[in-house]
Amino acid sequence: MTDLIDIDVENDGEAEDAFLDGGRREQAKAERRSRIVRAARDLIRETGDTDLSMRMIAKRAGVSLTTPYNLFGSKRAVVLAVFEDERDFVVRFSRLKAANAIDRIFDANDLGMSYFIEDPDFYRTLWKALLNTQGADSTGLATPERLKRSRAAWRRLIEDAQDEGLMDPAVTSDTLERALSFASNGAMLAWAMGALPTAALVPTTALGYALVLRGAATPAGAAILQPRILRCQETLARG
Amino acid sequence: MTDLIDIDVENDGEAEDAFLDGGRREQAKAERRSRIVRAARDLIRETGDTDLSMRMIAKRAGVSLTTPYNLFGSKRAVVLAVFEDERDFVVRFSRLKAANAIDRIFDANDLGMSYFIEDPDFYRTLWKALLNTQGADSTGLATPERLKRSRAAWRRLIEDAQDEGLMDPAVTSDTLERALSFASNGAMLAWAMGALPTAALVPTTALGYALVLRGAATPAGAAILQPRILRCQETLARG
DNA sequence: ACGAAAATTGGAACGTGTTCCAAACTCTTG
DNA sequence: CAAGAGTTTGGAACACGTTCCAATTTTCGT
Repeated sequence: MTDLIDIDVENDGEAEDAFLDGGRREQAKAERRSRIVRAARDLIRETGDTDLSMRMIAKRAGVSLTTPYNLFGSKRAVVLAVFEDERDFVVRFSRLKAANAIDRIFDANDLGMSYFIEDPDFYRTLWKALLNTQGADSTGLATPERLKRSRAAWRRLIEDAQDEGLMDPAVTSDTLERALSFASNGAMLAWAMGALPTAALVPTTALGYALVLRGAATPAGAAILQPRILRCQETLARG
Repeated sequence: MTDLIDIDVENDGEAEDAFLDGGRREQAKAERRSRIVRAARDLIRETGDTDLSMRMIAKRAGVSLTTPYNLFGSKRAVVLAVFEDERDFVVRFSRLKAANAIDRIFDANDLGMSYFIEDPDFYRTLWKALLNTQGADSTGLATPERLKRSRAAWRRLIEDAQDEGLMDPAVTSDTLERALSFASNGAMLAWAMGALPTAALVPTTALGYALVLRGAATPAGAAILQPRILRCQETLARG
């Protein structure tokens, strides 16, 4: 269930070790971890926002209230674990086979957004819980390793577009990745807060991507992006 | 202190009525409201995140704990009131006198960001509190009226750029305003969560704006935006 | 197999946002 | 001025995230 196989990303050499070298103690701990994550996931799926309390999660997982704190540190960390457990995102990147690199970027966006589209209530709850950053250790919206991998994947897509002569190399892939990420997160934030309907999520993010990309595109790239911009704009105007 | 004079925006005809027609009862209520907002502001200024509890705010304001709930409804609403009380943002829009409409957009961004730059801790606390959207009535990051005014002001700046032949009118001012807002909010979110240093805030948002705008710019507009993109990129690379 | 180390456990406790309540107060209206 | 409506008040209460504690169980090294 949690067999996250990231083939196309360099392995850090730590992930699968934890499953093997740890003795019985480590193994039991891992099982408790997964039971807690599963309990939290099920609770969100069943009751949405309500009843997602640490006491409920602990009871459902069959552990004491203090155990999730020993294992994860905070409720936010548990929710983050649920989030990352459900999204084997990077994995499927390699399967994107659009004609050009720019279209592949939008395919990747569609892929990432498909999770939210298919299960809006679930992921909205997750996002809202993740935004609760009252503790001083607010790690952001993803684990550092996860974030690194995701960013690298996006950067590679952008660099492909540069190699294909669609994007101006004067604008760094790092710069563009950041800009795309911020545009996306801004839209996600609006969605999580209820200001953006689920149906508008894909067109909105795609429109943001298209505009940002076109801002650093070569004429060839701009020609690809222009119709997409207008199409997204129309879709949003109709909905 | 709260004399918010928005000259350049059509008056809704409700704002100042509240100050006059209400009798002594309304007046006392308004004074309690402002005492609560002021207490919350001072507490954030003095102690930052800590001790920003409703009980503290109430004590500081010299009112009962239940009064803020009667007057605002939730802690979030109180914080939102603090936020909007401090930012007489739209007011100064008319003073922007850059050469072309595009540069005026970036001036407006500088203006909006200047609040956060000058008092990062204060506004970071505010943002984090505003992101706490556990209640079902999460109104977003601004009051509806405020939001409407702000969006109208931005749209006008964009339309000016279109009138000056710098932006392609095929992309709606509404579309662009949305894209700019999302890009900005994404960066603000990262900043609020501590993932983006305060020094990077202006270059990052400006870079996002420049890319989005250039994505819908005419050749004339693109020529203005290109050096700005590179300049922001350099600034970020150095910092 | 035995002792030591590590973890979970149950329970209490703290401070939090929020709601409810009857009693007291204050302003408006007749 | 007096009845009345409209609010504030103090206090208790609830569920929550989180932390602390001593007691207990489970695993590891020898």
